[in-house]
Amino acid sequence: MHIPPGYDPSEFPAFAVTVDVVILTMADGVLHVLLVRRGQEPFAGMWAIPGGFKRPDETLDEAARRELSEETGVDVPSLLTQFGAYGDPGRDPRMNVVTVGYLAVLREVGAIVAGTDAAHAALVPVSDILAERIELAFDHLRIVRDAVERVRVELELSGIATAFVGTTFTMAELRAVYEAIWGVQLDAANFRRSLVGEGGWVIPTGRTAPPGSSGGRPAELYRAGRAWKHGVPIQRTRREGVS
Amino acid sequence: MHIPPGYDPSEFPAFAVTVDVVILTMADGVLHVLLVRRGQEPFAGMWAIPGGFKRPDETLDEAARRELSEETGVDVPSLLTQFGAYGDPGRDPRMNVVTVGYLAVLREVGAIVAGTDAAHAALVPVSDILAERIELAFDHLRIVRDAVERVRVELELSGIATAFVGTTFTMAELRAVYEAIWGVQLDAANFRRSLVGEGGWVIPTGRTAPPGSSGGRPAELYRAGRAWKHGVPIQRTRREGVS
DNA sequence: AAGGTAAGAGTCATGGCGACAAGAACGCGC
DNA sequence: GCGCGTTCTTGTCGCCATGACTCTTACCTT
Repeated sequence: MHIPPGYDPSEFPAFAVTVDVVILTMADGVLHVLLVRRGQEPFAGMWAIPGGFKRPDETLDEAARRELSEETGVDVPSLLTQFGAYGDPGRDPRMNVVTVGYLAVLREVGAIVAGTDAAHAALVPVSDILAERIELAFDHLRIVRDAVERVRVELELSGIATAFVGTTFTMAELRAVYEAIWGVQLDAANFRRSLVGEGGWVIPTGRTAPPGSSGGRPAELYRAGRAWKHGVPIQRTRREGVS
Repeated sequence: MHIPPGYDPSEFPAFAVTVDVVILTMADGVLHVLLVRRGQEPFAGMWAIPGGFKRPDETLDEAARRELSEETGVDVPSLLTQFGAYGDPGRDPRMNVVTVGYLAVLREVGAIVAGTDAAHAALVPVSDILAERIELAFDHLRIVRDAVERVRVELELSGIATAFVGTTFTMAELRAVYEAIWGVQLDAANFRRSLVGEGGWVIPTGRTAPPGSSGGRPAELYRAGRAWKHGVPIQRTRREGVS
């Protein structure tokens, strides 16, 4: 921090600092984001991502964790990462606000949202946000966009895919995460080979999952191995994609 | 932004918001960072990365560009990206300060630094910072660490390598960027093949560069192609590395 | 019991890339 | 000017990752 000569440290421009949390989860094979409905002006009645003021006695990470907990009751998310700061003048019509965006990944919010007032919180497909079928308060559209882009990149170079699934999972579930986030179609057999063979990516638990209603062979259940952080089990393909 | 009921919007905790810029450049085949010496307390006389207060009427990006320009005179950096926000309580002993970190890449700062007072600004190898051979003010060590990690990742998934070299460059120069930032040894022949063949990564200008003092065949000069943004010319190898 | 479905296992061919070798184009010293 | 060292460039070889495809296994429903 460089203070120009003659600058009185007590005369700095004052800002409010908030933390906004983009809460992502998988539901019905589609990436969803948790939105809350604003009660106050400005943008009253509009959908927004949850957030709140940072307190002087907590870190940004702590503030994000607190906001997440207040909003969902979840204390230990699968992932909670900062991805950007936003401070455009006028982004809050009332005052100067700089917000820090956090990306949270949860395994199961369905029950949480169901418990809340449906008019207050909702799980919305991110595609609806990105296609601007749902309008968001403030510059939250941009923030959600950045968060989704971040999770795509993060998925490419550190295996956060397991953050979206349960502690044990099937290959199809894990593959669905990649397919939903990258918008690609992956070959089930090749996907399996990449993760099982000699990597330590996934560890088979002896158990199997019951097949779906449409039948089929029961899938084996795996749990996450230790090789995820740094190292990529599967490469983001440049050609295979559809949609 | 979620305001709890009964919360007076005018009674938010006030913060100072600053922008700190980690200015990176290549010199002598080594990654360097630009440091300035602090004139005021706290941390007077210590090395720090340049930065300053964000103004209410400018965006964070604009503030970063302004600080960069004030400190180096450079108006168009090769790269200027935000990479993180820092708001730990007590990180500035005077007051509550949240700073937003920016990463700037310049091609040539040697002349700039030489023009400035040597006691005021210096180009320091990042290895000296990371090894804590040089102590930095505030939490700037952490900020520099994050910036370097960011540039490593950025190099992996968007070709910012050309940001470090001139508008025309040799293969050896470009390869040196990868080697310095990733700390690996790359085969010259294979590196060349990856960039030249069928990619549009680099475009040969007919000219050649004069050989160095140790002789050798003169290198061809290239300029950056259009394929850099999104797409990777060369993969960060997991095994080949040394140091 | 038969047919449908999904997961797991196996095969094959291509291509990307690391390793290595050889050739080309300079400066330098004698 | 002739070798020699150095550096850049071109070429070759072989392995392995991976995309495409087929087949088998194990469950479901009717």
